Amino acid sequence: MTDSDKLRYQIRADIMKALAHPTRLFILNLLKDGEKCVCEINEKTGSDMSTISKHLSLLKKEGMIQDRKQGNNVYYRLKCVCIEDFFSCMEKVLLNRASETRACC
Amino acid sequence: MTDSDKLRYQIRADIMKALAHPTRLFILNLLKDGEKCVCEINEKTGSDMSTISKHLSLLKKEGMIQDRKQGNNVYYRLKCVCIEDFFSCMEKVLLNRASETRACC
DNA sequence: TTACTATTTGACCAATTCGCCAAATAGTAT
DNA sequence: ATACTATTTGGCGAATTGGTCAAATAGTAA
Repeated sequence: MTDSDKLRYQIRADIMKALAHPTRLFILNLLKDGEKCVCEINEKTGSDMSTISKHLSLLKKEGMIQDRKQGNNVYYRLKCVCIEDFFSCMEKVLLNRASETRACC
Repeated sequence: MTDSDKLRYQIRADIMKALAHPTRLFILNLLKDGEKCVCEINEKTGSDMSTISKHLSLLKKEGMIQDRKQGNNVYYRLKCVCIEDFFSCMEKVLLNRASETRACC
């Protein structure tokens, strides 16, 4: 691996890291249905508010979501519809794992 | 999040975790071109053999790759072509991030 | 059998990630 | 101005992950 490869793959790994947490996947799935306020997200996950806030800030940093402030509330939305592609990719891997055949998709 | 949601998203997060490392992404990319021996993978990454072996075993555990032993060598291959989808998803996110527009893909 | 090669595994330490708590910030309302 | 609400940030300890070394394993060759 050259140094340029290292950087290239590190950037991509950071994107995958942002997806590598159950709560963050849950949040992204919530946002597929449209913009949500932090308090709504918090309510549906049942985690501590500060924990959710940190998950949101990581997702934002990695370019998965965008935010908008209105009054006391902050609303988050997917930045890119293509994020749903990740979910369909995951489902394929799971299906493949279940069937244990090589010709899968 | 219900308990069943938790399990469901944990399983998916584990798949993403397997992809959340630059060396593992590099390995998967290598295997796109076909089966490779551990020694070949090791040579191209330049990491310690035991480190590579652990990366391979994680990728195998998560259902991304399969192995085959022949003589002294172990050959690994992608278990599912759809893994390439993850790469194209990542490229879309990167493009989107670069353009900073919402209508991306 | 012994020696050799390729790969995996276990132990250990360093670095990172996670979640909780308390404090800080930014906006609204009185 | 003060009080209140929503959200973010910083600190800290626990848990997980990553890399290195040495030892173990499995196969081949002599």
